[in-house]
Amino acid sequence: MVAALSLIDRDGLNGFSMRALADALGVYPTAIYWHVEDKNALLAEVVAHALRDSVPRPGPADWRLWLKEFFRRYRAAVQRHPNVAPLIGAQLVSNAGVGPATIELILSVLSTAGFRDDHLVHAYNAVIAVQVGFVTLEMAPTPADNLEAWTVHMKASLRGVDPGQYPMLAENLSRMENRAFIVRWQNGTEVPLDDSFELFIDIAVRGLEQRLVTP
Amino acid sequence: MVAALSLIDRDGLNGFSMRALADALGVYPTAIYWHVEDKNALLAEVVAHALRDSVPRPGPADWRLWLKEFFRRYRAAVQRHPNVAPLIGAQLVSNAGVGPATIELILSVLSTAGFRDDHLVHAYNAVIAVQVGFVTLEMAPTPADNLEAWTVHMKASLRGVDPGQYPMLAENLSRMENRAFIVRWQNGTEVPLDDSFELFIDIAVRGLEQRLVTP
DNA sequence: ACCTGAACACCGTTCAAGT
DNA sequence: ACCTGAACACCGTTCAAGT
Repeated sequence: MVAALSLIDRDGLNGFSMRALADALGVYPTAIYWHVEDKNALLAEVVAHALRDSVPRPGPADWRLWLKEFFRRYRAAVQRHPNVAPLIGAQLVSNAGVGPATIELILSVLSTAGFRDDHLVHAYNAVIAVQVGFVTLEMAPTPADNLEAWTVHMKASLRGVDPGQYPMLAENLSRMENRAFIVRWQNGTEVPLDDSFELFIDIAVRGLEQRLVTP
Repeated sequence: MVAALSLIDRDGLNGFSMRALADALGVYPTAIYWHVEDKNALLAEVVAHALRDSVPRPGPADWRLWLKEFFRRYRAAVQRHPNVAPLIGAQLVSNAGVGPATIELILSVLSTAGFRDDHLVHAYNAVIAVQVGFVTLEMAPTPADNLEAWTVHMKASLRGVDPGQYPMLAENLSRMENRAFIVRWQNGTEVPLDDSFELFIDIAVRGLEQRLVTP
C-alpha cells in the first residue's frame, strides 16, 4: 500500500496505525481489512514496496564490485524510506522484501567467486547480514517523544567521560561524538555514516576474498 | 527490571505490556510509573540487564582472537534472551546496552591492531555493525500469531521454485531451506546458524586485517 | 464487491487520592 | 515513599449490516 508507506515516511513507525491510515484515506478503520489480511501483512507489503527499486542488475563482471554496488543500492533504497528500516532488520516478515531473483543473483555471484556447497550458503548468509546489519543500525530510530531530553542527557554523559578511566574514548571523543554507534544522538537520516559504511563493505568483500585464497 | 525481562523471555516483545507486567507483579499498572520514567526507559534497562554479562575481558593478546571472542560472547548473551534482540538492533535507545568500558576496550584493541584517527572510528563502527548485525537478523522474531499458516506458505513457495528461472536457488534448495536468511521459517532460537556466524566473524576480522596491510 | 457502524478486548500514561 | 483508582486518548480486529 503506497498510502501506508508515505504515512510511515512522514510519521514514523510508531506514529503509524490502522486507524491513522484509515483517516488518511477518508474511510472507516475496518474498511482496510477487506483489502489486507492484517497489519503485519500490510507492513510486509510496505517493505516490499520500499525496496522494490533496490534489486541489483546482473553486471558488473567482478564479483567484488558487484557486491559493493549491491550493498550501496540497498542502503540508498533504505535512505529513501528510513522509517521502515526496523521492519527489515528485526522482523522475519521482512523476508517479503527480498525476492527470489535477488537471492539467485547473490548465489550466482558468490558461485563465480568460488564458493561451493555449504560454503556458498554461509557466504550467502554473511552477505545478507552485511547488507542489512549496518544500515539497520545506522537508521535505528531515536526515542520519538522526549527528544531534547535524550540528546541533552547523551551529550552530558559524553562530556563527563573520565580520561583516566577511559583514555581512548576521551582522546577520540571529538571524532566519535554523533559519528559513531552508541556514542551518537542522531541517526543515519540526519548524520549519515558514509565513510564508515564504505569501510564496512570493503572489509566484507576483502574478508570473503581472503576466505577463498586461504580457507 | 528483572521481572520485565523474564516476562519478555516467556511471551516475547509483542506479548509484553505495562499492564501485563503489573499483573505479574500483582500491582496496579500505574504503580510502575513510580519506579520508572516510561516504557522506553524500562526497555532500555531490560536490554542493559540482558547484556550485562557480555562485557568482554581485556585479553587475549591477539586482537583477532579478542574480536572473535567478543562477537561470540555477545551472541551467547543474546541467545539467552533472544526476544530482546529487536530492541538492540533496531532502536537507538539500546545504546544503554553497551557501556563506555566496552567502547574503551574495542578502541584500545583496534588501536593496538594499528587503526588510527578517523580509521579508528570507522573500524569501531564496523565492529559494532558486525557485532549486532548478524545476531539481530538471526534472532528476528517470527510472525507470532498465524505461525502454521506462515510456515506452510513459506515451504510451499520454496517447493514451487522454478529451476529454469532460478537454477542456483533450485540446486541449493536442500542446503538452504530453513538454514539461510530469507529462505527460512524459523529463527535462530530454533535453528542456530553457527557455521554461518563463524564464517561471518572470520570474514570481518580478516577484512580488517587486510585493510591494515593494504589500505 | 466494498464500506459502515457498533462492539470487544486491549493499550500507555495522567493525576488526584489514599496509606 | 509507594500504591490505588478513575479517567483519557488511544490501539487492532470481529462481525453483522448496509449499498
